[in-house]
Amino acid sequence: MPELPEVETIARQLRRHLRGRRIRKVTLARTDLLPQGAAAFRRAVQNRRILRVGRRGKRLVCGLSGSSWLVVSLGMTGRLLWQGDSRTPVPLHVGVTFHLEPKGRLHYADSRRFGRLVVLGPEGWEALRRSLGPEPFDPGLSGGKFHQALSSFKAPIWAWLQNQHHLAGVGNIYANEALHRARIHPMRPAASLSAKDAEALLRALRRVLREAIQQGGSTLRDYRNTRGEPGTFVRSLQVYGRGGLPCRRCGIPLVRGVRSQRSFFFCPRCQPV
DNA sequence: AGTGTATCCTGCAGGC
DNA sequence: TGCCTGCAGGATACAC
Repeated sequence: MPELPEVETIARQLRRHLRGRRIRKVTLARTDLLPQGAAAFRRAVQNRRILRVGRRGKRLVCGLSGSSWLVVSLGMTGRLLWQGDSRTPVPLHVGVTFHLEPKGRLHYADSRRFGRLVVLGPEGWEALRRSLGPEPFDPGLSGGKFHQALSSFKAPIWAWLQNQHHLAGVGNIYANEALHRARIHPMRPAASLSAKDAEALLRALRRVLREAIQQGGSTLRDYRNTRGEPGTFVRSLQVYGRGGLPCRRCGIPLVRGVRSQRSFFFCPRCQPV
């Protein structure tokens, strides 16, 4: 669910609350969220200090004392909710709660439980970083490099964009939105994009991600920031979830297609094959 | 190696 | 009102 703009919003909010605090204890209600097991997870976070809070792709990352990294993947419905004092109500579907010192609690809530929380050592963290593609805002990612990266894949550009090994942080919403803004049909083979297409797509992607971050992300249904509030970028969406509705650019009905049991959206006039 | 598919799980909306 | 079906922002294991 949450893609780069949503996780970036969460990271910016949490940084203020978490940096410098110590994890006094954790409450583990849903251990299926913890691939390393409850005991190992508890051991890995308890009494660690949170030194930094950031994001890599769609994952929220906290640097802990002792050179380890807490990595949170939100899956489809994961939320990180800050509880500053005991008067704030405890949210639904809480799986993990971090009790912090001097004060505050951080809840991980997730109704579908596709999310995962894991603590990695330096080598595990390095392996994860290497396995992910570049950040869309990486200044080293030029139009030419992006075009080169596409050139050996005949899969649809829509699917390519969502593969985290190719590019980190893009999911279904922003893949569709960027393709519409760049006027590229989502089913075109990635390798069929010209240098000019690739450059336009990278520019559109950066623009839509930047705007979405400014709006606090997109809330279709489940996404909430750390205060439990929705993001407002849905009103700026041009195609995602708008099958049958008129294209905001040319007015003809947008089309919803299905591939691998996932929906994609495009304008047949603005995005010719 | 790249590509497509099924699957994990719950909740909600829409049709009847 | 209630039952059924389809659908959902992700990621991975698998078969070809």
